[in-house]
Order: sequence, then structure tokens, then C-alpha cells
Amino acid sequence: MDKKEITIYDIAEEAGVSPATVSRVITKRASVSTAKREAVEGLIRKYKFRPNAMARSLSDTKTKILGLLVADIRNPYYAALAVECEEAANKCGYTVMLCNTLNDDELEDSNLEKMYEQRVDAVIQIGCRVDDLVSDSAYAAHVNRITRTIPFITTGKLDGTDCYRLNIDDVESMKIIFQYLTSLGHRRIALIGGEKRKKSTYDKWQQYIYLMGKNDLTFREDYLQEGDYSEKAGYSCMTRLLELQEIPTAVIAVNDFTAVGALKAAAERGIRVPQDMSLISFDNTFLSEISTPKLTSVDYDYPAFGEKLVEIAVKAIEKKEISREQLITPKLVIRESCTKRQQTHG
Amino acid sequence: MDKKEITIYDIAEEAGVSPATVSRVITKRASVSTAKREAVEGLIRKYKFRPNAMARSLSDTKTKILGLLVADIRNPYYAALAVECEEAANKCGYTVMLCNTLNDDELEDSNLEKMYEQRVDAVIQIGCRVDDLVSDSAYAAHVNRITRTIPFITTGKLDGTDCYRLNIDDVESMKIIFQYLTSLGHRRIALIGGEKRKKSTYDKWQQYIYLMGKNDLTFREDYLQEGDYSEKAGYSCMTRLLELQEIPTAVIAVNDFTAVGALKAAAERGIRVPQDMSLISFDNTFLSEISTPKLTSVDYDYPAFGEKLVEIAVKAIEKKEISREQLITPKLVIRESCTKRQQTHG
DNA sequence: ATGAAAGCGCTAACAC
DNA sequence: GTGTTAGCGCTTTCAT
Repeated sequence: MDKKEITIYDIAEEAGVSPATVSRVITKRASVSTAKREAVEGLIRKYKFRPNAMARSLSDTKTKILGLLVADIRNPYYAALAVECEEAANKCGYTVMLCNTLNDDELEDSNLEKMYEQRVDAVIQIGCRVDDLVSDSAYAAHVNRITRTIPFITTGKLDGTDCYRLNIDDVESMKIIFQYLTSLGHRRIALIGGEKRKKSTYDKWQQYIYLMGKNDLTFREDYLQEGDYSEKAGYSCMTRLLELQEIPTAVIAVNDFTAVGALKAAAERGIRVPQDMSLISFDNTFLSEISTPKLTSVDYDYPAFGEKLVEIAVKAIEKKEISREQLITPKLVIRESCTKRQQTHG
Repeated sequence: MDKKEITIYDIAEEAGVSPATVSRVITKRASVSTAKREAVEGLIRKYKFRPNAMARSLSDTKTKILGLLVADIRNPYYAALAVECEEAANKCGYTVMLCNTLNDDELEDSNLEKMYEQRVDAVIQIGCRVDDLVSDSAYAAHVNRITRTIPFITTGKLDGTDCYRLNIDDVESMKIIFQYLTSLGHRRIALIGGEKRKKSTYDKWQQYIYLMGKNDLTFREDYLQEGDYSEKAGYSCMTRLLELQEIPTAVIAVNDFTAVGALKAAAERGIRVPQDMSLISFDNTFLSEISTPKLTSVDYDYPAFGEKLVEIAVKAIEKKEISREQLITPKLVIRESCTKRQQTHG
């Protein structure tokens, strides 16, 4: 502890050059004679000198930090995306400042403030209030204050704000699922979990209803079980489904957590997946891989997703042309949880 | 975008006071007359002014940032701890800068550099090379360069360095497990997963062997199955166990992932947990809660763990007295995966 | 209590 | 190519 920190002045003095020259060799933004460069580089190595990022940011008004605001990193979906964002950011020379909103509006606000104080070059928000079907206007106002100075990228809806949107194509996801399920012969298809006040869930519901019609399947209210996004919700939705006179032959779970809960409810009642019932989910987190049976799930290509998010941020920072709204195309990862409808079940 | 940012000079001018006064009302570190304070506070609200953290850090050489270096945030264990650290840090007025090492030594190094450049006030490292039974000396040297100026806190071993250590009491964990398992009548106890080059695993092994002896149980090499920390490892370790002449009546998995894999292997062979075999794990992540059956697992009280980590960091930053080595006391969370040994199994 | 001014460590014009 | 200098926006003596 407590050794005085070295600065470019110390390096400059010992190398017999000016601080500006040291700065030049560090930033590589201007040319320096080989002799001086090598002298400086030698000293940098000798003292293991690292420029003070604060001073640097203050001076050139770029922090090279991307604020990443996620709902809850303990959720594998956010964790997967966050890691990819971090890797993508690193590749572009950016560092990520990650904060959790933990479903707490105040925390969401204060984290946003913090990012602003830290003068992050852009903020990427994934989850929480940005996902609301109808955006909270106070929140939108808050975001707009930020977008006046910093690009704001989100995977949510957040209307009434001047932000960049990269959304998952939920309509397409549902289409893929229906295509797969109907190709397996399923006609009694249920959808469980999720809150319809969230845009992504709302869109799934709408599309579910539409596709039931389009495929000439009978839509039944009781095949649409709202819950939240937890394992518990999946459990209780599935339980309710299994109490029905005529249980579905295929169930779509809003995410992997609810699918896992549904699996448990099914197992308890002696319903085997996929032999007695098919189950399919969204998100394709590691839970799909470790559950028994492994889940067939809709994947978003997280590496590409993260890269795209960062690319938008970086382009926006550099004031390059970049579309304000883009879509992520989902694809189905087929594992073990679905199978052909059993003829005996009708 | 692009509105010129407001500074304390703007506020000062409009309020008819000096920048120093504005700074005083912001920092609250000196007294200001009520009239001027209110004028300044009004303008701060009016413009929603937020001081530039870079400038502030440059000037007072404290960033109020804690670097948090974790192995992989996608792993629920790290995620749980990281979130608690973030919450604890927030409470103390600190922000967390989270980076993943992703099991990549270069990334580990570069993230450490980045934290240093960012002049974080302390770094907390959880996982990766700090856990090695025998510390890499180049890495230790790197850490020592950092500890010359910044407190370094770790949950690992990392000997040969001047850091603060907060370790899980693995010996105690194993004791608790044995106490529980033997009280249920188990005598054929196996341990699966983990690499013994990691200190925490090494300690568990040692203690396992010791306790087998102490409880007068026969130690068998084939009841000790090394793997890594993945679900796959759990699956293959358990598979090997189930091929033995005499299978164990209770299995200890090194973490929840391996336990989940073990569960799958058991199910495939028709072995029911806990009726036919008891299974117990370490870490008590959310996997323990959502697996079927729910896992009995050793918990570390993550909120307290995170708080302690941050407390050590903050105390060290403030140069207060604080012990260099402390232990986290584990406790068992009993769920569904263990039961009394079936007498019929001997 | 308050203002003037120096300084934190760096970058970037601007001269030469 | 290289040095000089003026900031970047804040905190903090030091006077008053």
C-alpha cells in the first residue's frame, strides 16, 4: 500500500522528454521518434505504469465505459447476455459497468444516475421497466434526460423515449414453436407463465391466440395460464392445466424457469415429458441443458445478441448511422422435451 | 444528445456564489449559509445537475468504486455473491465494477489492469486462480503489484501475496455434512466432483478422508470420484459410482451442478433419490431449490458473505484495523434429497 | 462562511 | 517530431 503513484510526468522526466511525448506513445495517436518511443516504453514497463483513467476521461471526455443495467444477473438469461456484452465491449476497447435493478424502481433510478455521474459513454438496459407494455411516463422522462447526452440502448419497448431498440422477435419465436408443435401433430396446445403487462409476454399471447386460429385449433381460455417468470409459477400453472378435463398434449412455457417448474408438476402427477406431454420453452438458458429431460427451447444466439447491442452502442457513440430499431431472429434448439402427439390421446 | 453538460461553474454563476461553495453543498463536507445552500440546491434540482465523477475522483483520489473480479457470473454461485456484494457496496456509497475472468488467465490479468487504471479503491476477487492450491507465482507477483497501492480481498488462497482473505470453512462444511449423514445412518458415503488442485476441493477431500476414518467407516478409493464442477461431471461421476459392486447409500456432490448431473444419472438407472440413495451438495444456489428433488445443501449465507467482503474492503480502504484472515461459517439447509439409510441396503 | 487559486493526471492545440 | 500550455470539472487549502 501507499507507494506514490507514477504519472506521465515522472516517466517524461526520467526519459528526458516532455509529458506530451509520453502521452503520444501511450495513445499512439501521433508519431514519436523511435529512440524516444523506446525510451518511454522501457520506463513504462520498468515501472509498470498505467495511465490514470480518470484523468484521461476528464481530458478527452470519453470514458470508454458502457453502462449495463440488467434486471437481475442471477437470472441465467441476463447473465448470458451480460457476459456476451462484456466480451463484445472488451473487443471494442470498452469496459462494462454492470448494475442490477433487482426489480426495484428506486434502484433502477439511482443506478442510472450513477452511470450518468460516471459519464459512461452509453447505457444498455436489459429488463425491468423498459419491458413494460405501457411505459411509466416518469421513467420515460428520466431516460430522456439521459438520452440528451448519452445513447441509450434497450431490449425493451420504452416508448416515448429517444432510444435505440434491439428487440427479440417474439412473434417469430411463437411462429417457430407452432410450426414445430403442429408438425408433431399437436392440436391441444397451452401457454403458461408470464405477465401480460410485459410487452414480450403480451406479444407472445397475441401471437399464440392468432396462431391457434390460423391453424384451426380451438382456443380455450383455460389453456392460457398467466403467472410470472418463476419456477413456482410454472409449477402452479401446470398444476392447474393438469386438473382440466382435457389436458393439453403440448405446453409452451414462457421461459426455462417456468418450464422447469412445469416439469416438476408433471412428474408429481405421473405425467411423463415428452411421452405423455410435450413441453417447449423460451430463452434456451443453461437450464434447458441441465433439466431432465433436456428442454427444446427457443434460442437467441446470445453471442450475436450481445455483440449487436454493443455494436449499436459504439456506433451511436461515434455518431455513425445506425438503425433505431432492430430485431433478433430466434431459432429453435431441439432437445428431448417434445415428441409426436400420441394418437391414443386424441 | 449533445447538450453541453452543466458544471459547478454554471451553478455557481447563476447562484451568484463561488464554485467552492457549490462544491461544499454537494459534498456536505463544510458548512454553508442556509440562503446560499438553498439557492444552490434549487439550481441543482432545476438542472438535475450531477457532478462529474471523473473530475471528483481525480481531485480527491478516491473513486468510490470497488472492483469485483469473478470467475463467471453465469454460475449461480458467483451471481449470488456478486449481487450481495453490489448491494452491500451501494449501502456504503460504493459502486461495483464487475468483470469476469471466464477461466482465461489473460483476461484475468487484463481485467486487473483495467481496474487499476480505473483506480478502483479496492479489488475483491472471487474464483479462478486465487483458488489454486498452489498459487501461480507470476500471478501472485501481479497481485502484489496491486496490493502496493490498493487493498485486495479474496475468497481464495493466493499465498505469497499481501491480501485479505475471507474463506469458506470447508472443513466445517464437511463436518456438518458427515454429522447429518451419519445421523441418518449412512455408512457408505461417496464424494464426487471437483478438482483437487483447487484448495476448497482439496480441503474437502482431506476432511472427507479424515472423517471416514474418525467415524470408523471404510474409505474406498472408488468412492472418491474426481471431476470438475459441471453437471456433466456429476453425471459421469455418479454413473461410475453406480457401476460399482456395492453402491454408496449417500453421495456428497461438490456443488449443485454436479448434484443435478448426479440426479440425472441416478434417474436413468432407476435409482430414486432419496429413497434409494441420499444426495447432498455444497453451495445452496437456486438450483438446490428448483431441482427435483430439492437438494439438501450447505449454505454460506450469501448476504452476510457479501457484506463481509465489502466490509473488509471498506475498512481496508479507510485504513482501519481489520483481520487479514476470516472464515465464513457454513450451515446446512435441509430439503428433500436425503433420508434415513434403508436397512435393506446394509 | 466564503472566494481565489492551486492541483489532481491526462490530452490536444498550438507553436516551433 | 517535440515541447509548451491550456484546459477537463472537481476538491481543498489558504486567506479573508
